[in-house]
Amino acid sequence: MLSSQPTVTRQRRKEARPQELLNAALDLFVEKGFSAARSDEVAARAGVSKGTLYLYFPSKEELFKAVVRNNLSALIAQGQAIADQFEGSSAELLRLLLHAWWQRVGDTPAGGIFKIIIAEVRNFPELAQFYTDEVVIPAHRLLSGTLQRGIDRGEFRRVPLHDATHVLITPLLFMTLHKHSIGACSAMAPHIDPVRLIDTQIDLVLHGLRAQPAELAKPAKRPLSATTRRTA
Amino acid sequence: MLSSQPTVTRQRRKEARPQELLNAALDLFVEKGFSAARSDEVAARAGVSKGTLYLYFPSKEELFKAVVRNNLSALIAQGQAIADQFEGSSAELLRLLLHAWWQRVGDTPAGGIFKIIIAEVRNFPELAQFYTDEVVIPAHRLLSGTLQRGIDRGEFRRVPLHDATHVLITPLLFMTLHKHSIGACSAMAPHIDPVRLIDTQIDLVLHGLRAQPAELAKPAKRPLSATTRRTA
Amino acid sequence: MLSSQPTVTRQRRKEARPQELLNAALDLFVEKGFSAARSDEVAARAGVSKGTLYLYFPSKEELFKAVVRNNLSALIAQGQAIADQFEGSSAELLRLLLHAWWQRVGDTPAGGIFKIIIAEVRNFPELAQFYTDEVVIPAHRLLSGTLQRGIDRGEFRRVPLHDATHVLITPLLFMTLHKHSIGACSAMAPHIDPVRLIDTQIDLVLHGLRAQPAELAKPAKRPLSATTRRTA
Amino acid sequence: MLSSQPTVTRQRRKEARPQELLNAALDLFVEKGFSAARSDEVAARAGVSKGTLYLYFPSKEELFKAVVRNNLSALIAQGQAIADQFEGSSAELLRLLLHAWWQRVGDTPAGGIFKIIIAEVRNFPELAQFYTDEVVIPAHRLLSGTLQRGIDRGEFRRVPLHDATHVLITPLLFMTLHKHSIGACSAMAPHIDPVRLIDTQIDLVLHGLRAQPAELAKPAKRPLSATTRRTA
DNA sequence: TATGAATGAGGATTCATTCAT
DNA sequence: GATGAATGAATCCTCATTCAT
Repeated sequence: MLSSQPTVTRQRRKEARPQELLNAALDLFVEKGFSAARSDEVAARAGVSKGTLYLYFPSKEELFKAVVRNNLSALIAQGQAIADQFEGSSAELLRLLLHAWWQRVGDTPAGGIFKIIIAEVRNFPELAQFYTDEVVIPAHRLLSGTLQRGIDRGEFRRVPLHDATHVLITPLLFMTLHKHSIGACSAMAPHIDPVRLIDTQIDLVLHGLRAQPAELAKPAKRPLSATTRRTA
Repeated sequence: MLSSQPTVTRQRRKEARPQELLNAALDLFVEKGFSAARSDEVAARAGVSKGTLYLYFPSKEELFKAVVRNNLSALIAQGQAIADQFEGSSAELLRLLLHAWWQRVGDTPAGGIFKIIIAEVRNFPELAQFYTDEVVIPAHRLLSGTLQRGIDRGEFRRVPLHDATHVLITPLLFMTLHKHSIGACSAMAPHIDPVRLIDTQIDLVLHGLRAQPAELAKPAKRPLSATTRRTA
Repeated sequence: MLSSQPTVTRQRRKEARPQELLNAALDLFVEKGFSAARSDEVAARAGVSKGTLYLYFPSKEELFKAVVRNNLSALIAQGQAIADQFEGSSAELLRLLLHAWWQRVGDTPAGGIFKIIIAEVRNFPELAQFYTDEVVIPAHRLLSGTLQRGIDRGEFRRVPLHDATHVLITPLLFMTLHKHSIGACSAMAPHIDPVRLIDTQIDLVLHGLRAQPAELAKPAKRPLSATTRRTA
Repeated sequence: MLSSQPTVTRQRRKEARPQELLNAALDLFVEKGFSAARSDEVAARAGVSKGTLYLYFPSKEELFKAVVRNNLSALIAQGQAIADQFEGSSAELLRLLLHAWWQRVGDTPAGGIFKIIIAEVRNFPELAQFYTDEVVIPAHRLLSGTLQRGIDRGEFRRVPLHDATHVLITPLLFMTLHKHSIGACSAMAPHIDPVRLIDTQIDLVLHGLRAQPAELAKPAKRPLSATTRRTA
């Protein structure tokens, strides 16, 4: 009757291995970069031997691709799902998406993947294609789709979709890059409060910088909330 | 006296060597990254032998630090000088600074240094301090000073200085990063037109995204250029 | 009694295992060589797991020795038996033996063992003795015995027995080696028709061996076949 | 004045390296086979470090190809040159070529290359093509050309050119294979006297090849010498 | 018995750095 | 000063063998 115990243990182990390895790999890749991370150390961090790593992933490059899929692909799909069923104002949706992005990606180890891509994609051309297909295009579609939604509903001006998307996501991406490069080296460089920055970013983009019109004077510093400015 | 001719030539050559090596190193480091760039190739590109490289720089790491010093320090001071003597509107100054940055840094090989820093600073910690002092802080001072100028002159709203600065510079930095990573890998990933993006960026930040007020109907001082409006 | 059915099946299976493994090993060893053949694949081809292989054979080397024993020992004895009871001319016997060798050894997977021996015996010295005793000496005895029979009966010239034996068997052995090496690599290298080559070989050797040169003018008992003459 | 000395030493060393490495590689490849030979050991045998080997040959496979070119290609060309300018009987030419082959190839370390090809070509398809082009085809052309010469001059019967060539060279090749496999493992297996075997081989084949059977009765056991049977 | 997950020694190749010339 | 031949530590990946289940 107890004989099932060991099988369960072994089984549980076997099923947990890939995720353990992926976690270890993500951490190490983010820390050192793809090339500089040694496969021995990935294995060691997951508590297994070098050989075991290759039991689950045929090469370091495939391991990296699995890390990307494991950490980014699903999240973008989730964001798309949120956007698809959202019923509030587009400004709200934008806020929601950017804050969600920060909480679930930018502020997690997964955010470090962007640094790796920036750093090494040029030396691994196959990864470039993979990353573009798997991450860049879906993520771009999500954000520009949201802008388009705002334009279609008369909430937003008719801005250049493409560039505006870039302007929208870039400060967040950069914050993540910063966190995993200079930001990781002691407490140098001006500190950034991510949540506040996202608000500033949305505020700037929505309201603009100009001092001018009357309307602008009134709203509170954090003017956006779920209940206000439904249709702007 | 006959011997002086060759000596002069050789002398000039000898004095030019370090700069030739630094140029070659910059190009190659940007192309491949610091770790992946081989010292043979740096030497080869500078037209000297591997041994000669080590005659001028005691190690690859020192060579890298020399490249950073050689390429970024002067540029920010130039920008600060422009700002200090500018007399037009702060919006104009902002436009001027961002476009100048793109022309003199972002769009030159020197812009590739940002990628290298992002990519590898964590593996070379002593570089972090140097880069923060030499680049991050002065550049931040320049931009936030310009925002402050606008606020002081009643041209801009009273936005969080720190974060707004970040929002301002980030799309440009990111464009540079993009150019040297995914952007360098064939025609994948959405193409970006730098000049148009800077305009969009300034337009968004100055005018905001909102469709609304009457003011928008009137042509703004610097309206979006014809190409910018086209998109949607 | 219901339990006996599965037991029998399992029993039969269990007894068949070693032979299935030996067959799989022979195929794979011939294909890739001893060292390059992976034990996983041997097991996989036999339809069992890697662990099971080691249940029956304590190491890859022992498996190899078992393969050699399993495939070559009986065949030479069969040839000897044929020779012992043969009553025709020695030329006919020679033809019979060489063609039989090709059909039963050279042209079967077992023929591939020669390649393995040639290739790797030097890295596995204990195999040399085994192979010499088990294969080389008995096979040599069979052929040189046949030559001796021809000489004793006045059918053949008195040639150096030892060397002539070598000359006799060598083209066939070589054909087998060829089949499993260069011959296995696409349609490169001149193609060889085995049966025709054996005829050519015997024709060449017999017309040199025959005691009565005069006889040559008359059509020989087994003249060259039409296809053989065609070439030139 | 003495400063030229060291340069000479260094220079001499550098020019000698490739050949030293090729010699070491040939020995080790023949001894262990291509796969089993470790590149460290090749280097060590040549008295240099692992890295130096890769300074001269970009990979183990290229090293092997260089070994083949260095040891076989030139020799075949020499044989062809001998044949092209030979003026004696074709029987003499055949004797000359086979004996030369044995002295310059079969009985030297270079002969071991055949073993390597037989053993491993199937695992290195690129080598198959290379070896076929570089060795098999030229060597085959040399021998079958000699047979054709004999036929054209009425010295030889009209035998199947292709197969007869095979029969001619095979015993010698096999002798070489034997020498580097079983023959290298103590003094087991029947010993073979190469020179005598070649004579037996030629004797057997010639007496089958000769156009005029009548003459056959007369000649001595070793009937061929440079001065006799000019035109057969 | 049978399995297959885990191991880790082993081997090809790279590249920063040294140093004799 | 220059050179570039030589070094050997470092790193990815393989695979025979073991052993818990």
